[in-house]
Order: sequence, then C-alpha cells, then structure tokens
Amino acid sequence: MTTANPKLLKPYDPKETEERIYKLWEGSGFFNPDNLPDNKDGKRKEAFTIIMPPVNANGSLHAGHGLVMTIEDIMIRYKRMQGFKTLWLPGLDHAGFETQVVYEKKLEKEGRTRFGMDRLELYKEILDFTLSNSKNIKSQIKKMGASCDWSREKFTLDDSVTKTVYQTFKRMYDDNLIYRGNRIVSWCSKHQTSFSDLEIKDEERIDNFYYLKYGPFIIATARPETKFGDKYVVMHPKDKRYKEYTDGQKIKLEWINGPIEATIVKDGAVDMEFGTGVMTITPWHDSADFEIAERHGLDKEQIIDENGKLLAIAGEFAGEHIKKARPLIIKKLQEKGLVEKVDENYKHVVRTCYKCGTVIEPQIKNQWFVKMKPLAERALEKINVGEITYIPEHYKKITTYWLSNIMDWNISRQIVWGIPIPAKICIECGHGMVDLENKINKCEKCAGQVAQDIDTFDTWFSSGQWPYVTLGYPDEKDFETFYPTDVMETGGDIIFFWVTRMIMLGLYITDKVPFKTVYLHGMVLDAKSQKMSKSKGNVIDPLILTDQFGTDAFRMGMVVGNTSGTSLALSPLKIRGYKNFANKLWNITRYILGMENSGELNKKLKDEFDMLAKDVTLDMDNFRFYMAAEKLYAYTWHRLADEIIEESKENKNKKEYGATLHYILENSLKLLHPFIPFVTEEIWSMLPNTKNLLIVEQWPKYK
RNA sequence: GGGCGGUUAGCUCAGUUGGUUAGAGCGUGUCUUUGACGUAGACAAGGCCACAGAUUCGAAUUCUGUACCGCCCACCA
Repeated sequence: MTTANPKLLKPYDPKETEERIYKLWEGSGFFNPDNLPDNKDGKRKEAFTIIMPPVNANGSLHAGHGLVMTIEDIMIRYKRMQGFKTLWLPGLDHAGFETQVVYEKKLEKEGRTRFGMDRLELYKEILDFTLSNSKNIKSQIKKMGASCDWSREKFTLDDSVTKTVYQTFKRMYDDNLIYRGNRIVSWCSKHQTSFSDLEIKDEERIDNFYYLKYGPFIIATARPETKFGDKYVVMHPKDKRYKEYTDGQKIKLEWINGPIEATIVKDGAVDMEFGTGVMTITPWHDSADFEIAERHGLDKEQIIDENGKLLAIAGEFAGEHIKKARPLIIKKLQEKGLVEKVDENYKHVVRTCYKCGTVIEPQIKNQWFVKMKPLAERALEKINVGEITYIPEHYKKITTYWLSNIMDWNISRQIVWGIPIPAKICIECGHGMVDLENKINKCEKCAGQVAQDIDTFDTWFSSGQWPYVTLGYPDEKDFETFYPTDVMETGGDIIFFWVTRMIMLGLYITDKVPFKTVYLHGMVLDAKSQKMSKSKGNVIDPLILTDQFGTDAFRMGMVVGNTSGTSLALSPLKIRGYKNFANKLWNITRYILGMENSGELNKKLKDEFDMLAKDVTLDMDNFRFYMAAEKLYAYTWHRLADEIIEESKENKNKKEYGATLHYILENSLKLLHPFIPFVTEEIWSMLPNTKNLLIVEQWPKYK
C-alpha cells in the first residue's frame, strides 16, 4: 500500500485550503491570458473573453453576485483548460444614482442631507466610501474563487474610462445622435433628479376619479391639482358629439380660480371611448399632453415645482404640496358646483420612482438626450441575423420588441456622483455645447454667457460602453485580441438597462457586436423561493455560506438545478449537501491513492468514463452547466464511489483496479475543476507525477 | 391592455430534438459501528407530470383552450 498524503487522513477542510490555493493561482499568473502556458497544440491562439459585469461598489457581495462569479468562473476555467487564451476582466462600478441613494441613506442616519452640501465635498465623501467598499468587494470576489485577471481590473471612474466616454459623447453629438432639448422627463421630487424611462416603476393604484364641469364639457381627471393652467380642451376630430365645436374656437368658462378663456383643440390622440371623450391638457406635466401641445404649437406652463409644490399659477394654493392641495382643490371645486361626480374606485397605473416610490412628476427640462432610433435599428438588424445568441432564447424576443419601440434616452442626472458631463450651457438661451477641452466661453448661438453643465451622466451611459472601454479601445493591443467578447453573462433584470445598450453603443463605436452570446441568469431567491429583501429579513449572505460549507460547496449549490433565465432557490441545506460531496471526493482520493497505479486499464470502465466526459463536454459547450455538474456529481458519488470502488474491495487482486481508478480520479478532477476548483486543485497536488497546476491542465478530449 | 415564463415526489428542481417501469438533492422510515468516507453505506415509502381537449402507434414533452403563480412592457386623460 502506498502512503497517501497525511492531510487526507482528516476530513477535507475548506478553510485551511481555499485561501492558500487562491494565492497559488494568483502567484502562477495564469489568470492573465498573457502568462498562460502553451497547450498541447502549441501556442494558445484563440481567445475566449468574458467581461465581468462591474460590481456595484456600494455594499457587499450578495447572493446574485455569487451566482455571477460562479457561472462565469466555470466558463472561464473550462475554456482555459481547453487551451483558449482566456480573459475574464473584472471591474467595479461607481453605480451613479444607486450609490448616491445608498450614501444619502447613510447621511440621513447621521442626521445630514446632501442638499446644501458642497458638491465637491459630497463627491469626495462618496468616492472615499466607494473606494473603501471596493477593497472589501474585491476580497469577496476572490473568496468565490474567481479566476479573473486582476491586472486588467477597471473601475468605471478610471481616467481611461471617462476619456473614452467623453469621446463617445462628442462623436454622438457631432453625428447628431445626441441633442440637448427642452423635453418632458420623469422627475423624482425626493431625489431631485430626472430619470430615463427605465428607472420608473409602474404601480397599480385605486384613486378617486373626478368628473369636472369645464364650461359646456365634462372632463375627467385623477389629478385635479394639475388643472390650474388647463386652457386647451381636446377632443377627437371625428367625435360626432362635439362636431359643433371647431378647432381653434375660443370659449369662456368659469374655472378653479375664476373665469378663463379656453381653446378647442381637435386631436386624434383622444380616445372617444374613454370618459367623456373630452380632456384638458397639462403639457408641462404629462408626456401625452406634451406631444399634443407640440403638434399644435400650444403654450406650456409649469404648475408644479421641482419639490412637488404648486406655483403661483395656483393662486391661493401656491406653495402647497400637491398631496395636501388635492382635497382642498376638490373642496373648492365642489363649492363652486364644478364637480359633476366622483368615481371612488378608479383603477389606474401610477408611475413611481423605482427607489423611493415617490410619484413621478413629469417636468419639462433642458437635458441631454440620445436619439435612439438609429442606434436601435442597427442593433435590431444584427440581432435578427443571429449575430448574437440569447440564452435563454426568449430574451431575444423581449429585446427586439423593446428596440422596436424605443424612446429617446435622457442621459442627464442631477446628481453629484457620476461622470460630469463635459459641456457648457448658455445661461441666456439654454443652448448646450459639448466641450471636452474646456475651451468654450461663450454661446455659439447667441454669444451669451456660458456655464459648466453641473449634471452627470446616467451611469448606464458609461457602463453601456464597458466591453470596448475595458479593452482599452481605441488602443489596439487588447481590443484586437479580445473584442468582440464571447459571452456576456448577467442578470435578466438588466437586459434593457445594460445589455441592449451595450449592443447599440458597441455597434456604433466599433462596428461590431460587443459579444457573441448573451447568457442571462435568473434571480437568486431564498429557500422558499421568496424574493430576498432586507425588510423581509430573508437575505442570505453568500459569504456566510462559503464560510460554513466552503466555496466549492457554495458553487455547486449555485449551479446544480439552476437553468438559465429561471430563478434559483438558495437553501443552506442544499449547500451542506455539496460540502459532503467535496469530502466524498476527498475520501475517494484517499482510497485510490492507497493503491498502486499499475496494471491494465479496465476497458469497460474506461469507456464508461470517457462517455461521461464526452457528454459533459457537450453540456458545457451548450451552456448546460447545471446538467454537467449533476452528471459529474452522480457519477462520482453513485457510480465511482458506491459501485466501482466497492467492487474493487471485493476483488482480492486490487491491482486490476489500480490503473483504472487512478485514471478515473485524475480525469474526474479535471472535469470537476471548473465547478469545485479548490478541492480539486488541492487533491491534484497530492497525485503522483503531477507537475502543472490543475487550472492549466488539458481538458479531457475524446473522439 | 399587450407580452413572456412557470405549474412534475413533503420541499427545491432536472427531464437536451415525443419512445421501455418519470429522475436528483434535501427531508422521511428501516437496517448496517465492512479496513476511503457515519459529512457514510444498503434498502424503502412517496408522483392520474395544474385542468380540459386535440395530434400520434406512443405525449410530462407538440398544438388549442382554461385556471392559478411570477415577471416584463404600455402616455386612456
């Protein structure tokens, strides 16, 4: 009997192993594609690239990140073993608005507020906060076993990043794809910033629906507080009920604060079936009304200020918050006999801020917008011809639908935390001019005085350029080798925010799709398939699980039973089961290393194993990681341990099994390595005659 | 209002192009201190595959409809 490593006499101890092994890998330099050893066929020529979705540096790693790190690391390790020049490029995200919200909550706890704070000082505080989080996050990513190239790490506020983002901004401006304009935007009065349409959450509510007398008409509204300035009454041109009224006709009527003159407008946007078929419009605070006003060249008046309070036009209600003003206004209207009836059961959709739930108040604002249609058309074309594969496939449909109905993208944010917009704004006429060199000092339109734009970019405008920015575009070195990247693996929830915008911007700047495959994972839920949330108290910290059961066990738990696109229920019991698996493998090793590696290979057992290897390889190539993992688990435990090893015991001449079991063990370790890298690497080091690290061993190939 | 997923064992989920008796893990029960491992082994119980139709020699798998759960999209004031 040969003597196995004495370590094997004790149960497998992930705590003792993982940090040491990770350092071994890091020290080897193999995370960096430039340092990878040649493979059997010579130099590594073909690249395989994954750009890691930059992790928000505003907290700590959550279960979703655990899933990202696991799946991407599996792909990378698999391809690395197959001889590809593999690059997994890690990054951190300043995450603009998201982080600012987190920081504002922190300020609130300290009894402070961002309003009134010096902008630079606030920026510096959040930067410090982010940088100190970054360290923490990075060590957590390493705990997950991520074999990413830290030498190429990027942060979304790195100079090289902002430089490229600025160049893109300028180029788009010159190409007429970016314009500054007074357009209606979604405004959150709590956070004091505008949003794009994606930061809005629709919420179904039941409210009162008021039928008001407006001269000879009855108009219906859920928002009487916006009605002060309504001086246009709109109806469908084909509505026979109102054929006596003509477009542009003036009528006099009594309104909230006295007599007014209203103008009749005929517009096809009015739904004859809805309400009375007549409505008044508030172009400053409603996007549909805004469109009608634009079509007919109507006046637009602001009624509500940026804090949600009524302006002077509201007369006696001026200065009142809209929430408080509504019942007061209705009371007054009732006293004046202008309320026809009230429907108390009106079900409708209210748009709210996705962070704080504050009702969004549309406002007309002078902001930077990206003209999306030309960008979307190009993306659609490429997606439709199949240049990008979606896994699961139905995300393709979702994407093309969104692209076909795309709206212009407001990229200005009135927050401090982000990349400053390199532009000058004319104080007099509001004209905006892109100014990368800080050279413009008077308005190119009216020669008026200009001021620096104090807004920042929507964080997705910069992260939307992530694949080519991180590869150093336009510098050719890495860009040539690694772009287009191979797989973009991320959560299905940011398919529009991020994935689709990367496609559009990537095509615009580089003429190529930024990635060939989009792999979208689902959400990680708690053991009962409930969404994790702090308020529910069911948040599972991945680091507690890795600490308790080992990273390998955690990774197996993230993969097995997890198909792309569908959500995953994470239960500590499941993870515990895979801790046992690591230990099982450990003990299998102990048994096998107790045997001489000699004798003939048993052809039947070898063929059986090779079939498995082939099968698993096929699963890996088709992104069926859950299946590969499960097959390996089942084979290792229930075939190899329960049957083959048991048979070898009964057989008095163990030698017959020696070579075969060594063969199976050695190759099983290779197949298992992408999933459970730590324990396999540790065992690998104990095998006789192993020189290389397992991380760069050749993946088994069979015909 | 439109669209997309899902519904399989007590729980969490697989089931790759339709093909014997529908699988796994966890949990449950009984037994086993065998010299790799008790973080184990052996055995077992447990499912009209949501429901109703259709196609087929054959359907958990394809089609149609229904119900329920979840998600996304939408400017009916």
